[in-house]
Amino acid sequence: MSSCSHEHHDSLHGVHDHHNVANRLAEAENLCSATGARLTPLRKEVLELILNASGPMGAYDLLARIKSQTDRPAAPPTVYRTLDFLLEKGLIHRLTSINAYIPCCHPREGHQAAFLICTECHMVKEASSQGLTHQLDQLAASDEFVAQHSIIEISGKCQQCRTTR
Amino acid sequence: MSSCSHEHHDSLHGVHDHHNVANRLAEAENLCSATGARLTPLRKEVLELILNASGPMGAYDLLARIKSQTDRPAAPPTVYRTLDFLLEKGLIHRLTSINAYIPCCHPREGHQAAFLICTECHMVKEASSQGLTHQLDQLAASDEFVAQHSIIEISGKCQQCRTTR
DNA sequence: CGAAGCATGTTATAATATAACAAAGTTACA
DNA sequence: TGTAACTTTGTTATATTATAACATGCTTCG
Repeated sequence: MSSCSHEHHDSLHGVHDHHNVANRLAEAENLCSATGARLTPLRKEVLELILNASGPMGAYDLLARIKSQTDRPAAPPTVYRTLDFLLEKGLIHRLTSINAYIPCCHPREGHQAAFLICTECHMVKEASSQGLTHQLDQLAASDEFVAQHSIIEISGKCQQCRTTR
Repeated sequence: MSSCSHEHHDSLHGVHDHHNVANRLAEAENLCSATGARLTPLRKEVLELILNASGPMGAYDLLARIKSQTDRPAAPPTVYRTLDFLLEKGLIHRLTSINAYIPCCHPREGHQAAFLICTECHMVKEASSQGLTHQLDQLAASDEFVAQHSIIEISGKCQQCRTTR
């Protein structure tokens, strides 16, 4: 199993994180140019906002940021279209249960991810489990069902929030 | 693994189904009275609408039915509050990915269910897999995460829709 | 009965998302 | 280079899903 967290704790941000964001933007560029897709300024800005966020961002959170942090005009379709692009390229994930978006940890894999969502600190941990994927495949196969998209989201309390007080 | 379908195919409805709905309403009555909950006329009507539906019902679909099939006044809170009750008692499930509701096949179990949702005919199959549940538990446990609610929804094409044309 | 709590009614509004069409930018190719 | 085709973004309007807040009515139980 592999996992990766998207969290709220300030301590994890700063230079290191900024460096990481730059890396991931560069990765995104590569991934796009490799597939003939265009990571336009708007798309890059939105991806950067999501990468820099300390937690999942809602579409309207992003909209507000775009309007306040750039001089670009923006309306809901601006955001939703951009999110659609980023989702399609596997650069971000949508958390259906909370209508919010987070970066994808492993944009290249096209992997089946499960998410642990803390209802208290809003941290999200992305996990890929071979076993889980296998079980899902089994479930679909036993029904001769051809899966297009799967959602696995677990809400609860993370270790931090349970122990600190 | 056990499973149960909620579907659109007319052939599966009729007397048999009607009989089944009556049974399930009776079960619901029992379950409620056993826990001191009140299955009021409104709640029963909504549950009946969901049981009789040929597929997942949205909140506003239900609202329209309530207004057209009863002389009861109804507004969005009427529906959402009732759905909250039915969800809490485990009598129905919410399909987060399509914002819709279906009856629970096994109201008593309080089981962890996964759903196969056909994007074509809108049939939904509810499946309980011991293996899948185990994998989920593992995933959460490996992170010392305490799960409150889990969502597993698989969208795709059912066997019927792939084979009939 | 009458108070407390639960359930429903009612109005208003919040939050999330899409439709439809216009304008601007980019690409490909004659 | 010019221009047609296509993609991206802008813009306005509206659809869809959900909740807040408070009023009224119903049930229970001492």
